[in-house]
Amino acid sequence: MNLFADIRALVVSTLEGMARDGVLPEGLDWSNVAVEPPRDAGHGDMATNAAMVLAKPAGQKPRDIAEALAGRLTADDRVASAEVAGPGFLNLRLAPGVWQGVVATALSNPGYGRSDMGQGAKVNVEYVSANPTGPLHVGHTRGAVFGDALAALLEYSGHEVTREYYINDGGAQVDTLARSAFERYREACGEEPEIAEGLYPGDYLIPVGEALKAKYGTDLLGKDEQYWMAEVRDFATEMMMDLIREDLAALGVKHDVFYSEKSLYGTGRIEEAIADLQEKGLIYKGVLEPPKGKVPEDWEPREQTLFRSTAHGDDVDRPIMKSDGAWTYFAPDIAYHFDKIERGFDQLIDVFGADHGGYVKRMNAAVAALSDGRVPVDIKLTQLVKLWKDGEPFKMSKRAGTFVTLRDVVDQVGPDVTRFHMLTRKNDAPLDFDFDKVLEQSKDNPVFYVQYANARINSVLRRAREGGIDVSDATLAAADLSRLDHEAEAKLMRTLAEWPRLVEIAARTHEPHRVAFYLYDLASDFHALWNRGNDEPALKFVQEGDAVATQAKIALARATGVVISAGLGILGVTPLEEMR
RNA sequence: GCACCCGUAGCUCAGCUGGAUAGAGCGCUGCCCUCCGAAGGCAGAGGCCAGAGGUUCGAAUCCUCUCGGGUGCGCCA
Repeated sequence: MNLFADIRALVVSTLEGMARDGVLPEGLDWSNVAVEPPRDAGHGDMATNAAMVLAKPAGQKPRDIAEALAGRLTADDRVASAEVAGPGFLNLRLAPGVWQGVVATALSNPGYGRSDMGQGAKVNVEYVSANPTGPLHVGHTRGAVFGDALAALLEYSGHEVTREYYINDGGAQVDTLARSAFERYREACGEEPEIAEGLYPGDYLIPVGEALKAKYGTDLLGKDEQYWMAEVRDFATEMMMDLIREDLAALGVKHDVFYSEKSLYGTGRIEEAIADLQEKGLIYKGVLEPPKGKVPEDWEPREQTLFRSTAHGDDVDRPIMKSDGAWTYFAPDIAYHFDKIERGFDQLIDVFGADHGGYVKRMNAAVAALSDGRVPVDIKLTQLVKLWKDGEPFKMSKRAGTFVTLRDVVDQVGPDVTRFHMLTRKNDAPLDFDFDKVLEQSKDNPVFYVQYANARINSVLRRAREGGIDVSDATLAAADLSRLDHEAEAKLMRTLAEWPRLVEIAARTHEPHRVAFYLYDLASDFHALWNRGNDEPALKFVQEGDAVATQAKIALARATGVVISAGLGILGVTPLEEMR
């Protein structure tokens, strides 16, 4: 149920009636007709642009159309008044019962806000996909939270979602991992490790070395790299993935599929994908121009196998094979996306760090080419997270040992605070993460403010219950909601009415942060009403000696709680019942 | 040099498939606070939406250019 969609349907059917009666020409296109909340509440409850949008195609003056539409709309019970304003806006005021009905709906329908917009479309959301060479850091945390919330949001709006992690276990970095782990193995065997330049120095590999010793004893000592490389690499990669999965679990993130890059090699999958592009005439051998303005020191012309990504909007064609005949990283990426397409997804979403911005066009091109433009891919980039501690920027450095991992963050502030805060910025805007501020209990901390509203709601429910009042959802939904007749209460009900619409906008734009911002607004409206109760006793939620009024007001509070819980659920945040 | 992202109040940022007088928090100013949870409340000041053109009945939003900031740019993933 979406009140705005309902009223829009009413407007459109009224317009159709006007066309039937010859007031408007036949065959007009209603698709641009919108019904929205006005920016200024003084303009009424909802506004429609119908008259302005239709004026030109209908060959009539906007105000004339608006007048005629207004007259017909007020015939509907839900519309209390309709007045023409400005250049041809039609401002609608809805009957109080309409808003009160929102409260009843939220209480009687556990899925209030859910949408079938997606119509069961299969969407693959790939996120995190960090190299399996070490623990996740803060940057990954943002991508993890964003991807997870986006996936939940899409599910909530009627999509069938697969959460996926691409394991980069096929490139040179896992060889480096193996060599680094081998040094830790030697260390575990009592030898002096040599962490050469370019190897991973982190302590997190010490347990890997010990585990290798437990498995192989001293058998690998002094052996040539070629002897142990494959086994140590697989062993270390597996341990790193276990570590990563634990980190993600601590944050409450769980993927459905972990897809191995390595599994694409030697199985013909890459060749298959490339063959598909070959058939489409998009693979050729050629020499790329050097990048202008900033020529690499060791640049020399080389013939390479190239993907004609320029045919699908890229700036230059991209190499898929190195000069030594091995695939570039891009080739398995192509094969991986080919695989997703073959698995029948209607839509692909990739969540990358902003430093991968340069790959957006080529991935778009690859997916467009492989799917013949049928499968849209949306690549979302998450910007950097800037850490603050004790009022100062916190510089991360692997060497200085001040490298902040996902685990550090979650252990210090908890998964709920971490998740909510990571969504208080648009994905493509940089984010400040201040270890002290995110735990601050004040109005300027959205995490706290939203949770506090929920705690207050539960507090008031508890009080009513202690007063012997039945506050079950069924009873509240059937309460005499006409008692919610104050403007301050109407404000909160209007915000509640926007929830289903907001879910659809957020899902359509792939922007889960909108949910976080909405929850903050909703919490603000609730707190404002609560505070007014201090000045005007008639606005208190618990009305001593008046069970009927109390039930109506508690119904409003509870409906707010239902939406807060649903919203937090999408963000993966647990609502707090109490915060004393 | 090219590409992508960004530029909105003193600061940090929202802003709905283009909609009316551009919003929030912090900071600032003034008033209030023995009251369901004051870990505050109300009100006010503060804007050439970086700049210039264009499309449109209508532009912070779409297009072009300029300026400023970030990121990336063959044989790394």
